[in-house]
Amino acid sequence: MKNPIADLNKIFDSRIRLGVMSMLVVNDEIGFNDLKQMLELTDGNLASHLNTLEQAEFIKVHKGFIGRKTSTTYSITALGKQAFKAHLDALEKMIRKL
Amino acid sequence: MKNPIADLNKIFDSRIRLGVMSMLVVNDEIGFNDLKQMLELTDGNLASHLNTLEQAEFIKVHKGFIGRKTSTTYSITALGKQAFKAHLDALEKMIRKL
DNA sequence: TATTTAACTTTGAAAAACAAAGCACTTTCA
DNA sequence: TGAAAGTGCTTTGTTTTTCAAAGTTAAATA
Repeated sequence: MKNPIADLNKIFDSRIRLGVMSMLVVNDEIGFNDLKQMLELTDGNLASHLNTLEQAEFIKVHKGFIGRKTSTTYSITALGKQAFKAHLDALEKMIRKL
Repeated sequence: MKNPIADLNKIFDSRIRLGVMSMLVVNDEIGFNDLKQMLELTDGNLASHLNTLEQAEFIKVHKGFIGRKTSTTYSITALGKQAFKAHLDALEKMIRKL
């Protein structure tokens, strides 16, 4: 038999990064503050997890404006979509013995 | 909208504990060494994760013998089954927007 | 008797998570 | 106009978690 956890992506071990990705899969763009409120995080904590996802090139940042107010939004990349899907597949394979 | 990660169980954030549980859901009993080999872990690492699961009363230990050789096996408890299912449900709810 | 195996525990180091504070900039409010 | 508040971070430092390695006890085997 094969190691059932070997195909899980380390980056998605974190519930927060998992949450961010799951939100970005269904929303084209989400703002920093929306993420912060949805996931109930402090600025610093969210920012560092977003940074991890960005380093991995799983998400992309868009710095723009709403009117004249700065607004930072995030979206998922093709690579991110793929990696997330692979992770979910691995998860499913692991537990679909149920 | 509701925080999508709030219902995930902290104990199952760990891929190792997730792996142990997923194996114990389908196998009535698994030995220490089998788990160790399947998940490719060192003794100490596995033992400490098993300990966490035991503290939570999600698994039960059985110390027995095979012939005269000691043999420790683990099985899932009713509480563990329930908690694991709840976690999977939360995961599914989170990602089944896909 | 010496070595090996099983199943740990202990120790200590490295990594990760996190909150809080600070910061630069802008906008809104009194 | 000046003060307060919001946005999106970065920095700092603490706490938590993870993990490997080594030590341990007891039994089995060579």
